[in-house]
Amino acid sequence: MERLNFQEIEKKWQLTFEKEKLYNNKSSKKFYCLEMFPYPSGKIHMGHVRNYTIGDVIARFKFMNGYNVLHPMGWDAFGLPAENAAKENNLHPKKWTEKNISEMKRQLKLMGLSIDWDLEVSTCDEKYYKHQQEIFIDFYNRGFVKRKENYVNWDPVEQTVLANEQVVNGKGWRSGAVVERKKLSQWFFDITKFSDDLLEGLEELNNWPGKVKTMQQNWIGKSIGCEIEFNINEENKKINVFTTRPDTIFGASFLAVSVDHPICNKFSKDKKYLKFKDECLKVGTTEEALANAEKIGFDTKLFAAHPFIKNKKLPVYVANFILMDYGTGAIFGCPAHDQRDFDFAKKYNLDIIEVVSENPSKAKNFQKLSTAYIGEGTIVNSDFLNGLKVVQAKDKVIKEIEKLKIGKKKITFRLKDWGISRQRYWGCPIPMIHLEDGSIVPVEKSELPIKLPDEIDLSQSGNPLENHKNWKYTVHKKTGKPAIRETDTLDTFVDSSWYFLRFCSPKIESEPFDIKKVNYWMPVDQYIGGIEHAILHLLYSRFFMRALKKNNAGIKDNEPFKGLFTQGMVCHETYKDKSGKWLTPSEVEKNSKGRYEKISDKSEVKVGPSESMSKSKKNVIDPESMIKSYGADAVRWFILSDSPPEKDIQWSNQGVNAAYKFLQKIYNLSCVVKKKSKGKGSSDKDFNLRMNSYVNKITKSINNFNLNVVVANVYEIYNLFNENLDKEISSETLKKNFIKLMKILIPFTPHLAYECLEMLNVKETNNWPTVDTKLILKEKIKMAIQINGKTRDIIDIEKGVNQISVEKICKNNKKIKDKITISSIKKVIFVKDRIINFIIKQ
RNA sequence: GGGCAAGUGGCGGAAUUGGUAUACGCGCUAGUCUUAGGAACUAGUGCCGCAAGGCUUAAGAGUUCGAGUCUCUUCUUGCCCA
Repeated sequence: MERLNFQEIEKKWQLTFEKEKLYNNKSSKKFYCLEMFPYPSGKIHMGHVRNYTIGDVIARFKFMNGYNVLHPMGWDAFGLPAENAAKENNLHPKKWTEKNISEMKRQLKLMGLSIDWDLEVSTCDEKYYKHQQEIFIDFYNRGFVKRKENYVNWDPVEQTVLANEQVVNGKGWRSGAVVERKKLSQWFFDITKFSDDLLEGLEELNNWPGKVKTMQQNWIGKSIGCEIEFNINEENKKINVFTTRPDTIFGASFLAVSVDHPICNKFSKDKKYLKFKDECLKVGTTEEALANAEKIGFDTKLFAAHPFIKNKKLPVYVANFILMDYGTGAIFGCPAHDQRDFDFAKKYNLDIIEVVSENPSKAKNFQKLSTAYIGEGTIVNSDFLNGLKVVQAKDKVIKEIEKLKIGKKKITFRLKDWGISRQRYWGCPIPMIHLEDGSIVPVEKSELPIKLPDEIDLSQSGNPLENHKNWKYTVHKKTGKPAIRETDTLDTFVDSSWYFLRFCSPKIESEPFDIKKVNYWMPVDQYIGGIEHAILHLLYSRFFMRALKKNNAGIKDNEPFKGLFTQGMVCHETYKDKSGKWLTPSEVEKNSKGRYEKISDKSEVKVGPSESMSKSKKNVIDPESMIKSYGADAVRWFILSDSPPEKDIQWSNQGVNAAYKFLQKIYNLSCVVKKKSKGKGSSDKDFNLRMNSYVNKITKSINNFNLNVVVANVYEIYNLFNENLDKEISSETLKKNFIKLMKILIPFTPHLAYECLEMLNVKETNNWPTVDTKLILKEKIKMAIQINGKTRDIIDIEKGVNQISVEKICKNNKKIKDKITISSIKKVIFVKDRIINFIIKQ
């Protein structure tokens, strides 16, 4: 058997990939293939390998099908880990990041990806963030940027604001410190202006997974409700309440307002109230935190008049589960039909009145129950709403409220404005300055970029730029007066919200992007990345596209990503030793009895379930060491072979070894094909037919992302070759079809495929094998013969044979003929090219 | 608690969308061969049965000539939201 030195050929072909522009198809059809760019954390991991292998298959496949392909790569290079690493290793974040980028770039090149590295972009490069600052100023001038006081999740250890998803069980995801609510002046993007548009835009995204669309839909959370004014008796004031359940108005038993509600101003010196307010701030801002926190209230001793029930007075509480930035910061509580209201009512002994009933003839005793009823039902105990269904009651009561002029229908969204301020060093500086008179203005565009200072002290807590000895002091260019720079930097999600536009013209200095290039390449035809970005990154990018379009009428697209594919995670078994310490797979070995043991001392190892690879559980396989031992092609082949790309995959050494062995066999086959002497060619016709059918199947499968099925089909093709080598097949046919197989393999195992093609003196390598549709019609098929729905035999016939002919064949079939005498047949079901089914008397 | 997925051999998984269930790979069993290798090749491998044959896609029911696929009920797992 001929052996392939993969290290040699991989090095050789990688040089070629880099030298030759693979994608220079002058065709007018374009294809923008993009994988989510990585955070330069140090080394690539298997997740990257999977992501970029899938992307490479698509990019190479589209190129071979005549598309002009854009396939760039860059670095999501700002972010907190660089600062943490800087503290630990006394290495500047910039140095650390640059080192990681060059290391990871080297590793990515080992994979043989068809990336155009001339387009490389790094978000921490001032040539990149200069334009981001420009976009920020444009957005500011357009009114898409706001500054407002807001409660934030404050991590007291990290001394920074955390996004909601960085708060896990009320604690900072990194520090583990209990998160506090703190009021800060922050910068926001006015993403809520686009709520409806972002929601409606989802409908046209036919090439997105339904799951992701549903998640975005829920995140935007459009709900129809109404505002109702309640008169407050003593004060001659009103409280405006927002509710999505106006149908339950007759079940109202109290009003609750946020601690920041204007009505609370009168308590600003009340010690009891202030103590209560402190308590409220200890709860995080997530909906989950609010739902799980114990419901507490402060009795204002005020009463609100019920709008429909004369003389009914509802006590007014300040409650910890009401937020000022949702609705109006005030609600009416209907304990029977809202769990939070229910918990609250139980605690403060308030009425629980049933107004929505599953079974109107049988009243529920909520005092004895522990949960509210939030389902569908018929309205009861509700005057003019009685007997209606929930939806009808909503309509009717809103009309009544509008008639009485005490409120109006209102649509609200769960989506909140995007807080973009971060009190960190390693991010894009916000190009704003604070003047002495308290006003805040953008810097002149000519001053951009506002660069980060190179010297920085990260050892202190707090905002490093704020603490810097002179960076923040500047002058206002127009007036020459002293000014102070904004010391917050931008959330790194801003960096990744437009990088796909920069890739279209990454070198342009005068503007963030060349509009002509953008309108040629955009939208991204296929975006590929992890499901973990299903909501935020994708939503923010969609917002950016819309906001940029409003700012630049030349942009034609609303949606940045026409097609989206979310790949599954790479998993591995977890191992623990006797003392419960995690072990890496390289510390563990299978012994002769098939049990796992620790290599160092032969002690027993506990095998845990297969989980997503993570450093903390040590179940990590290093891609580079795999590439070193098996080759990039084998690693690529294996990671595509075992599971559908959208599902999780189990990494297995047996699997990658099998991939390696198979590729060696392909190489060996290539040598055999080269040496093959002329055969008679009696099996040529059938061979061509079957190969043509495989090309057809595989082409379809790639378009559907069924890459694991392609791998299986390639194994079948190999078996087909193997079976035919001994038969009378002509060397021409064998070679011609082997070349087709190699072309199919180019997107999957490019080094091997190009090597074999070179060996066979094939010059034309960049065309995908064509399918002969006429040959497809000539294929033989297997037809099942059934009696009463049970398969009794399978016959080989030509495609398109009609029922009469098939019946004739069956009547001569040994296994069948006795059972289907003319008198016994009741009915015959015939499906062309599929089955024939005789229904006979039993 | 709500929503959405999913459940097929010892394992990863196929199945032209209602038409041959278990393709392909791993593993396992037996054998062949050798320059003993990270081998290669040949045959076998869902279950029961000597066989004919019967049974089988989490469990149960239903629709249908025909169900892994559609409908209902139950169970289990995963993800998202609360």
